[in-house]
Amino acid sequence: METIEQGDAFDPDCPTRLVLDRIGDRWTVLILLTLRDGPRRFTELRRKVNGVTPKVLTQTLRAMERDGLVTREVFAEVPPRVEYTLTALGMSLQTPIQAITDWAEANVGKVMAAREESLRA
Amino acid sequence: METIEQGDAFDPDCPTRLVLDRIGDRWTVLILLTLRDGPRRFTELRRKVNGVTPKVLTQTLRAMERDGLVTREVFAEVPPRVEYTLTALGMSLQTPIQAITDWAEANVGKVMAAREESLRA
DNA sequence: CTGTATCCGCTGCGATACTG
DNA sequence: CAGTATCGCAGCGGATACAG
Repeated sequence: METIEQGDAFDPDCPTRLVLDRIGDRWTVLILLTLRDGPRRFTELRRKVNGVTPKVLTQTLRAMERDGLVTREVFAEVPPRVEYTLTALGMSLQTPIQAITDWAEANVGKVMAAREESLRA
Repeated sequence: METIEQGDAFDPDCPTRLVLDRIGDRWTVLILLTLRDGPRRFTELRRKVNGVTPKVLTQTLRAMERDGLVTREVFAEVPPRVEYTLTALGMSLQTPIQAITDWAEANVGKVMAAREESLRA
């Protein structure tokens, strides 16, 4: 167990890459944000997460479940009800995710400005 | 201009999505981390960022340049030298990025454990 | 050294339809 | 309501070769 210099993210098998790949996909972060305030049902997620298809939503949720970020609870009712809830691990991801989204909202103006600029160059 | 509830990231045209898409790609974050400690040359990046091809490295750097995250400086020398440097904007992205990578290194064990667990279920 | 040019495979994501 | 089943494609990223 040696100290890591500044990030072993450069190894394809490293932890950072693992997480990066997960938040890199189109929907995980959005679902994380939606689940922050409490459990949500499948259809609630589908509505809130604008435009995701059921197939992809299921895929993403299953992946998150496998990684221990959410739990899936099925209620034996008619009509069926399924609730997705953030685990403690999923909760703990909120903080760094929030840091990113905060940065985004604070700096998107500069990014757009830089983009405009490069167009006129 | 109204206050936004918890995140407008759900709009495909929103700022958060913009940034999410950018850090979602395979190399941007790695380059950001590599550039943290100072300017780097093309080949240095290529070596440090394990296994990226020149085409993709150029693509990524160009995109980062357009978005105002890095500057590209060409030195009229033989052999040619090109240095990439983080802008203030790029620098400011370090903090949230770091939050993510820190989380990753701290929690990758739990994620892996959850994965193992789901395999045996 | 710092790229560009071409080709191509993979897979993430979407559209649509159907089921317990 | 909460998914599954198929089909399809567009685009990212990789391999390889070449150029200024």
